[in-house]
Amino acid sequence: MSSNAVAELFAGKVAVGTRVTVKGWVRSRRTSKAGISFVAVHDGSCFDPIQVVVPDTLSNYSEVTQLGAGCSVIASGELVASEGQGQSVEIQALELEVVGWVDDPETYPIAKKRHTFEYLRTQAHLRPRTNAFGAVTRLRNTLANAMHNYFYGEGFHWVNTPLITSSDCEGAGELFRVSTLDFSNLPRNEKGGVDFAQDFFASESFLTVSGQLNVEAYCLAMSKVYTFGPTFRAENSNTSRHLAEFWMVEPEIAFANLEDDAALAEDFLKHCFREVLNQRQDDMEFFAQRIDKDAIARLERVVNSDFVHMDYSDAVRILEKSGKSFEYPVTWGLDLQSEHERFLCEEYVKGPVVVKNYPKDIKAFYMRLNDDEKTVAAMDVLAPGIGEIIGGSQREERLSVLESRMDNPTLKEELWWYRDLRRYGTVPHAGFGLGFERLLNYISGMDNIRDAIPFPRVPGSAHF
RNA sequence: UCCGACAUAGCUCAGCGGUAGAGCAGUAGACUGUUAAUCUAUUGGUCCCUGGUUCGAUCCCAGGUGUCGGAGCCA
Repeated sequence: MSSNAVAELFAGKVAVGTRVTVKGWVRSRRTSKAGISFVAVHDGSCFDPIQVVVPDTLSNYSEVTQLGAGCSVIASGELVASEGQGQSVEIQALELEVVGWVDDPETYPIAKKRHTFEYLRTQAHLRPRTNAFGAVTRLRNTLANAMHNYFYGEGFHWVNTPLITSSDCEGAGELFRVSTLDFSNLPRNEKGGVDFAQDFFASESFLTVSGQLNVEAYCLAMSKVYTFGPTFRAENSNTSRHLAEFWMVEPEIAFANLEDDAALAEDFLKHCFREVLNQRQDDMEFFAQRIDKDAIARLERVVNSDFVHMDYSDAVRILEKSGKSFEYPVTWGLDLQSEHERFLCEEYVKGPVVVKNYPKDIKAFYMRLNDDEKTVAAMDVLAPGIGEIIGGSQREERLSVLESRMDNPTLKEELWWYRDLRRYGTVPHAGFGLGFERLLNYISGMDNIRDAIPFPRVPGSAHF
């Protein structure tokens, strides 16, 4: 049997008077002794549930009056202009089939009331049925599509870099081990260590912490590329901004410098925000109403203004002159702390800020050494409330400089192919990494990253 | 990992050295083109776990576990 998405009914794509069918889950039921029940049905297609008006003349009306939150139903009837307030159209039911009851309404975890996000994390399998997580889920989908569409429209190639890597030296954090060895009976080599030659990949292997190094290879052939996929960090990070498994977008452009990179980041973010504002008005209104008053205005401000750029050295001067007393010292050569980044984007700029050209000693080996030989062509995009949302750089394309920055001999050896890219037709190139869930939090105003991904993985918890 | 806070009904929380309450949800009824409906009644508790102090601990103390917030690491 064909059916209609609730979204298309509200969008006016179906004429009033048409016989329609919706399939979904009950949000609430209100029964009137006047002989009708109002059943709010949601199916995930849009923020609002549709109101199904059920007359007591239906043969199974006694069932209808037993409906509660969570029950699944198929309702069909005539689409009519609503007699009540609060919705444009509703369904005058001719049939309502109960597909699945709720076993024990008293203990159904998603009651028709406000729940804390903390509680809903313990009900991750049912939380998509709530307003907030339905909205986050649609936003996530829209944002992912907006990103792909942007890149596709700009001539980028989506490159699917591997999730399993044998390099443990990429320098972006602790790695999860991937192995098929029997942990209770590990094979040993002559030195007494674990003999990884007997492991599945015949060498130690891990889950990737970044697709960047691999995607650079494709960049130096396809010119404009990006990765989008899950990334894994085994850091013991217990914050509202970190996940052990998260999604990251990493564009990489050839014949490009740091300025091109920053311009790409800005254009990209603005495109995404515009698409979200256009396509997910209903959900954004919810976020603005219930989660963060500034949610919509914030995106509009970003879309309509130019990103503020500043050099790291200027940022240090601004912080020194701010008159604020920071817990951590501000000195040229030290990395900016959260409190410093917060001041810059939340108080000084009051919006996203691009900080560029950091001291070389606090940044990764692959970032291009500037002519001053003290700084590298790195940039961070800092966003209010989130902190670092993008980290990027122009890559070191000069073999000798790159090798001199690879202080670890094992790293140098393992990344022979990465160095090869500088031997065969090297070009200046640049890219960045953007945390997908962090961007979702920035857009929605949700403040915990565990609520931006369906089933969060964090230290001590891989439930569901 | 460090610092701090918290853990009481299905959920959100109050409370007190003498073993416990509210709102919501659930259930029953009333009322209503209702929409987080409203009104009346009502069910519901290992007060996180283990020790200790005490005549007596949900409350005080110690340890543990879990969660949250902040910091570091970073996206």
